[in-house]
Amino acid sequence: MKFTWNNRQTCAEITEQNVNDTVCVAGWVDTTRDHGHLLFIHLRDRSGTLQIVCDENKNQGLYKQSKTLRSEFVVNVTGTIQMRSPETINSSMNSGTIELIAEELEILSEAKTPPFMVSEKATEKMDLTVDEDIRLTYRYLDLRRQTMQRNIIGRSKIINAMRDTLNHAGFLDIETPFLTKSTPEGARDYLVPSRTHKNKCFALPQSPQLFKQMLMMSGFERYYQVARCFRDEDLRPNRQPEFTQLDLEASFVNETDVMTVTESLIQAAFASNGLTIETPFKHIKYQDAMNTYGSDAPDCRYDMTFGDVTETFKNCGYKIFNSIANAGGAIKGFAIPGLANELSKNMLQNDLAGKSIQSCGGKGLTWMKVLDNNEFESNIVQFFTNEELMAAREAVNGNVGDVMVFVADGSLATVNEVLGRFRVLVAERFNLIPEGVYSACWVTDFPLFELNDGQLTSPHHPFTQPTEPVHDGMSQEQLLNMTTRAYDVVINGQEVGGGSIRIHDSKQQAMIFKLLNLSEDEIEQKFGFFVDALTYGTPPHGGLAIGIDRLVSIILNTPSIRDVIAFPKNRVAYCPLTKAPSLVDEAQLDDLNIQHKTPIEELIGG
RNA sequence: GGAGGCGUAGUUCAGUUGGUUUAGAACGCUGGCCUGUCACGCCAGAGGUCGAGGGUUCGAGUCCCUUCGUCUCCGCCA
Repeated sequence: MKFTWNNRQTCAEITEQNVNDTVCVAGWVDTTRDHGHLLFIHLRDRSGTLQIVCDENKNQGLYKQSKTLRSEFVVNVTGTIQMRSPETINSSMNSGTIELIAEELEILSEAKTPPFMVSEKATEKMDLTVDEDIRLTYRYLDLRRQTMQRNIIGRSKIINAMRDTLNHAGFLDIETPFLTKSTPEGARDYLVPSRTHKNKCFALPQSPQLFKQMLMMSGFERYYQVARCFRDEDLRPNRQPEFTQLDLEASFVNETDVMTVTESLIQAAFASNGLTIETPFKHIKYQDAMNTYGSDAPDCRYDMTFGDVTETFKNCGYKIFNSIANAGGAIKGFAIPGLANELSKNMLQNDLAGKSIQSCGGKGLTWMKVLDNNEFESNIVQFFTNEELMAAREAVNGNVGDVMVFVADGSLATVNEVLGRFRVLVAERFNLIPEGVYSACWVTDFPLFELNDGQLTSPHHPFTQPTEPVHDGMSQEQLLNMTTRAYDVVINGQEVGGGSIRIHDSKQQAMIFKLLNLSEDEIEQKFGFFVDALTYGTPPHGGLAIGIDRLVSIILNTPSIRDVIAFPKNRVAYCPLTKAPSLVDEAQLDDLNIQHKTPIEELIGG
């Protein structure tokens, strides 16, 4: 039988059903084991691996040929499928009960010894992790590894599942430009200098925000796009300079409509990889999230919600607490469940109170163990009455065997933030996060404005509709208390998406711009086209964007989003594979009318 | 932009207070042997600018300074 595209079978396709069949397989040599007169190959393709047997007794020439094989050679093999004898079954392999007795072997391509082992058969048992920089330099080899294949294939399934969901719901896939104008998100733009328009630049989109709203004005009613977005900011493990969003927008909708679609999308994404996530998602208002979890992206997989003990300790004998409580500050805490025995005084006092809380931005931490018989243990328990301690216990929902922790500060916001970070730190450090659990929630009612150096600014973007319309003559305090029709979707403490119902009334939009202290000129220059578009008949509309990289990373449980992106940039936004960014010819710069401020020699010579 | 960690063989790492001629291990690689392995086994071998530059010292992989690369946290950023 001659190997062809049509009769080739993948390793995973071949099962015990194929015993005695003659089959053709093609792929990479994962490993070889030469026993003298008998040689085994693990052949790897996209679907999995299959053991090939080259037996000198059956085919002397083929056995000889098989001895020349090395890791990562590309071969095709024709032969007969056979059951393995019971004692040679490999239960750790999907195809471990069968093997292919080779009759013909063709080397399609030889391979140099790779810089790191592609086969994961040995490496996973040695717990060997190759440096990420080397992986990225040889990404094409890294992507051959089974784990990475699973990730990239899993990502494809997730995106397809979401596309299917939206296609069935009547959404249209419409592309928007990459070469565009700076959009109103707060990050730095990637700029693309124009050759045909001297001294002018395009900006790569930070998101398709304005375009998708204009598509609503154009009457497409339901839009989506798997959109690449660009932000020139410093990176983090879950942040890339270019990242992918599932962007969607719909007309004549309210929050519930967008949320329903989104939940079905996320559900489909999880299902595509055999997982379930409970719907409908919980709802929590921004202010409540901050007050009970200390974060606008609360991790609801575990409890440890905050209790306020400011009033409880107002008259207590512990000076730090009563002075802060009486000076308008706040004291809050939570109960770490069941760790009273496990956490030594030394650990609590030196480690958590001495170091960890500082790393969370706090000045200090007070801890108390909840013992039997309404008793408490800590280094400062003598400063409190039993009534105060019992009331505190009640406030944080403390049970016998718990450790209560409290943070006090002059500012409530600081207490919340510090406690919020500390809650996550404690949960991670002491393994309080249940495995395999997915908990999603909507965070809503974000503030419309925040105050920066005395000036109102938008925490989201300025096209978000206020919950109640703004009107002339509102005081700054009133304005700061206003909320928006924005919503974030959070899974396991990670924000995976967000959106809002937009302003579709040009007068309301103008009012918001005015409050943000944007001048007519600025508005005209930055998004005059958009303001103009609003005035020609705009349907009520809203939408949302899901960070695909993060969502995929959560579903596939990878340590970093880089593991679910085929060709990511490294920590410093550099591509070790292509060595981009790089210097370009002076002639190219001349075309663009650009001159380096720092001479190249100076940068290289350093 | 700030703080910290790391950089030793192809890979992952060890290397004591600065002191043993030739800087080690495992895996990988090369050659040989081996008929049922699957992290095959056995024997032999090759492989190093200790990131780079400077300094201290009788002596530096080890200490100091500079620099480059990379990672983590903060700033920044939906």
